[in-house]
Amino acid sequence: MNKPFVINDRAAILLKQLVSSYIEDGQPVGSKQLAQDAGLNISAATIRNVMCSLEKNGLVVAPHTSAGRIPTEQGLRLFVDRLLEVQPIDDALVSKLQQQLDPDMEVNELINHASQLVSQMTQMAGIVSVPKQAHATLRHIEFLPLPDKRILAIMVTNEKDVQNKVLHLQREYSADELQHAANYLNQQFVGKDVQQIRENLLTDLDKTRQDVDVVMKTALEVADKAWSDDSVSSPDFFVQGETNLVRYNENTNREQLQHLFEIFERKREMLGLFDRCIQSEGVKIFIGHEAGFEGLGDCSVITAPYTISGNTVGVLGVIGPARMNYDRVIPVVDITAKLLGDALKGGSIT
Amino acid sequence: MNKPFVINDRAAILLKQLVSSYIEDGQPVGSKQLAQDAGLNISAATIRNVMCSLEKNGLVVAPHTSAGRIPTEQGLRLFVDRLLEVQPIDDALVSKLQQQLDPDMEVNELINHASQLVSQMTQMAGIVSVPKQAHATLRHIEFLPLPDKRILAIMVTNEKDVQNKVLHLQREYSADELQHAANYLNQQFVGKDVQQIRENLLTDLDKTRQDVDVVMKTALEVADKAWSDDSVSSPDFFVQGETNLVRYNENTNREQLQHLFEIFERKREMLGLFDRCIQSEGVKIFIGHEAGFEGLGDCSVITAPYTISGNTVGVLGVIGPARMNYDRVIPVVDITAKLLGDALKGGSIT
DNA sequence: TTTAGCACTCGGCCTGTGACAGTGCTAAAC
DNA sequence: GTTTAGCACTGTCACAGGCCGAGTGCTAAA
Repeated sequence: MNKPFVINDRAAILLKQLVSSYIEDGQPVGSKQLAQDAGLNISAATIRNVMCSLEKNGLVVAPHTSAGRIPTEQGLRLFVDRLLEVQPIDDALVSKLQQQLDPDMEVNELINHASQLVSQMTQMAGIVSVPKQAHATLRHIEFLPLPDKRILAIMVTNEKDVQNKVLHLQREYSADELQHAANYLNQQFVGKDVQQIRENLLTDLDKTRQDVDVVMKTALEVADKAWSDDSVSSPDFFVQGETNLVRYNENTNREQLQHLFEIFERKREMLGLFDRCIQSEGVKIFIGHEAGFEGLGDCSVITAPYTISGNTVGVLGVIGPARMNYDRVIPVVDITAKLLGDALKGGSIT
Repeated sequence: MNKPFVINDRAAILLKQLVSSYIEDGQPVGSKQLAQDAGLNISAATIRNVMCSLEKNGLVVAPHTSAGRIPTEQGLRLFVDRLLEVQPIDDALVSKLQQQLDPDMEVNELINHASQLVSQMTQMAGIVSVPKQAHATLRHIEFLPLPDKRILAIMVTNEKDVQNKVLHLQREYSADELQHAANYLNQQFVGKDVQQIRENLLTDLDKTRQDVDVVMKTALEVADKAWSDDSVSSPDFFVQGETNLVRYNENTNREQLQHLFEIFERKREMLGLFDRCIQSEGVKIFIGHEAGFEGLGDCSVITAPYTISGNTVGVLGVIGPARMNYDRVIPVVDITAKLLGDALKGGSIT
């Protein structure tokens, strides 16, 4: 099954034309129409012969005896792998996108915006995973007292990402105490990797258990709490424009549509797919079941990882019908991912 | 048209039963079925007579000659106004909700969560408008220098809401300068109303144009920029679960569905509706076209304002099919709005 | 005022039919 | 050997006709 099909030039041209027609209007393509459009000066009968062999190879199927052919998933796969010519991207569009992705925006806002942009441009659903904060460095930390033994911790990383969290503590702390604690942490740890700081803190807490001045104890206690588990557990994805999918698949009934949306709500399932993408470079394309989960029957997923200074930190993608305009969508995903990376890098010292 | 219909007891019971049946399965209700379900010991023929007069009053219609009746918008309106008995809310549910709406969460997170909760519970679309920050008081302000004449401004209001923004300035400022500026602002304005501060600043800027020490000038300049227009322009609504709407209206075709979703994307249009709700107390119900915009044909909107210490600051609501379980949905919206208000108040000094 | 009975109407379902599109196959032509 | 024209075949779609059942409005009797 996995052997590379030997497909001669003429068959390739015909398959390409067939896929294009199918993408255009979603209808099965007949031999006559193909004869006209392909511009090969061969008769419909000849094309029927070619179609026969393509069908034997599993690249096209006929929904029923007297319908034209539509490409199979393998046919589409071959199309995007070997026959597709992606359209060059418009420079005007690039600079327009660049404007939209303002490096001064908050990280989450930026991600959300990117997802929205890619959804608007492709008229499909846009998905962007939030960037891994693996190598975030601490810029500044601050604590404000609240009533009822609570404090508000504000943490600035990488110069742009501001996180804040309410912490419940054992006792009341005065503004002064908190100020000192913050000062201590800032002096000690600014510019260091957040992960590393957390590890250091844990050992420090043990080491200095007996003899510490109050300031340091407070600092460590509070900071440890601020960094514990769930402070990073914001939503894993930003999805935008999933409602665009209603407009496609005119033959899809409500149940399928509903099933599709349920997949979006259980975002977890997409995690696996996106994890696979984050490791490889460049645009990846999943056609139909290649995406790995049922219910996405006639859908394709196109993804591209985005990087900050060379490190891949997240994945941007779109989900749409399998019969999408790959030549238009692929460069859009590609360039948006690049620009998103640039914008994210924009505010940070590298 | 607007006169209150005189509707006798029996007719009321029948209308109530009819609406209930219709809400249950969405099918037109015939006289025979109604005779069984209403428990009135009257024959189908009698019911037909009653139906006739209800139809004359515009409370029910028959989709075609030999179908049963379905309630009109006016029929539903009369039902919710006079016949509906809302179910008492389950205490267990209340405390479960209360847990979910943790006062320590960020404001936006809280709003989003509320919208999600209400959507899950009702299996419809949940909408929550972000609270007006009209009476926010300044808690703390801070500036961090960034490269390229930029600074990061962090502003804490009402003890919970942390806003941050990147500002482009005329020249580089040192960390010290910024520290002094922040100190000045904190000393001067902490505890004051944000709106008021902004007004003060504007006049101050004029008054002290000639002779100012650099600190104050910086402070005012930066702060003014931080508060200028768009710093408050986060999204106006959080919508969740709009995809739930796919499951209803089995007779609705794709186009209507698409149209409905387009309304969601142009959130602006909902603004008017929500503005109307924010002024009145308690749960409001809009049936069909009462909501005021086309495309929401067979939908109803249920809203309730939520308050912080007695001041209405936003509106929470759901959108679903007109044939929704009003008795179940209304208390859910009501209680969630109350709890949301409580949670928002939770962290702030009042 | 209520009820039983009856004629009537209309949507849903099945069936049959004809038009149509596109196929596979075969035999002739290049 | 490859290409093409011709032909029979097969399935979809749209439309019309017929039947059934559900539910109605009306009338006359209880």
